[in-house]
Amino acid sequence: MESSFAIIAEPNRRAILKLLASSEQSVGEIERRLRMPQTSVSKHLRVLREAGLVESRVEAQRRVYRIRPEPLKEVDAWLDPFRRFWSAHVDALERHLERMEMEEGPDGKGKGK
Amino acid sequence: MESSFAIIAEPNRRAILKLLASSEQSVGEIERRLRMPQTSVSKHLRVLREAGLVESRVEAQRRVYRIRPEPLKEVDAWLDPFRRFWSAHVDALERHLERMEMEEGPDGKGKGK
DNA sequence: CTTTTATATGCCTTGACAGGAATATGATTG
DNA sequence: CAATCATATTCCTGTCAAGGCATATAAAAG
Repeated sequence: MESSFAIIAEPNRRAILKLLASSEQSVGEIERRLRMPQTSVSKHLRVLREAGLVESRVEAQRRVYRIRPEPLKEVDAWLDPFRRFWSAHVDALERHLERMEMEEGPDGKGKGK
Repeated sequence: MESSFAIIAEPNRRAILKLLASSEQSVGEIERRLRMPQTSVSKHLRVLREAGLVESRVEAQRRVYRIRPEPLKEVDAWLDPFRRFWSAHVDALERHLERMEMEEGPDGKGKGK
C-alpha cells in the first residue's frame, strides 16, 4: 500500500481527503459528515497517515487531521505526459488522432480488407 | 473496477499508459518494451480498454493501442482542490494552515463551550 | 476512582484482483 | 489445407485489503 495511487484508489479515502482539503477536521467530524463508522474512519486515517497524506494534531481527547499535500505531487507529476492530450494545442492532437484513424476504420472492429 | 483511480493504482498499467503516452504501440511492442508476459499485457489492456483509457485499432494481425485521455481528466480534476497547497507561494499556504488551526471548526456542531 | 467521550486496534470473513500456465481465437502465409 | 504469428481468454491460486464487530487506550468530567 505504499504508493499514493493505491491510497487514493479507495473512494472513502478520497472523500476524507477532499473534506480535509477544505479544512482540517477531527475524527468525529469526519465520521458525522461522511456518515461512515468511526472504526472505519480511524482505519482509513491510519493508512493516510502512514502514507504521509495527512497528519494529526492532538487537541484534548480529539485528534485533528489535516492534509499533507506532498505525496499528491507524485500523482500530479505522473499526469503530466497526458495533459498534452487535452490541454494546450488541441489542433495538433486532433491531427494526430485523425492521422491514426485514417489508416483503418475507426475503432478497428472493421473486417477491413 | 469502474473508477480511473482504481485503474491507475496498478503499477504495470501505469507503465503501459506512460508508454502509450509517447506513442501508440502494438501489444507485442508493449510486451517487449516493458518486459512483461504477453498474457499479462493483454489482460491489463482489457481493463484499460473497458475503462476507456485506451482504444485499439486493428492492423493486420496486430492490435495497436493508443491513449484515450478523457478519463484521466477526472483524476486531474480531483487533484484540483489540493493544488493550492503546493502551487503559488508558500506563504499563503502557511497563513491558511495557521488560520485553520486557530479556528475550532466551522462545523457549528460544537458542543458549545 | 468511576463514568463518559474520543479514537485506535485486533480479529475474522469476504471478495477482488494480479500472476502464471495452458489454451483458444483469428489473421497471414505458403 | 497446414503452419505460424499475434493476441485474447479461461482456470487456478495466493495475496491483500476493506468492512463489521468487539474491545483497548486515553483523556476529561463528575
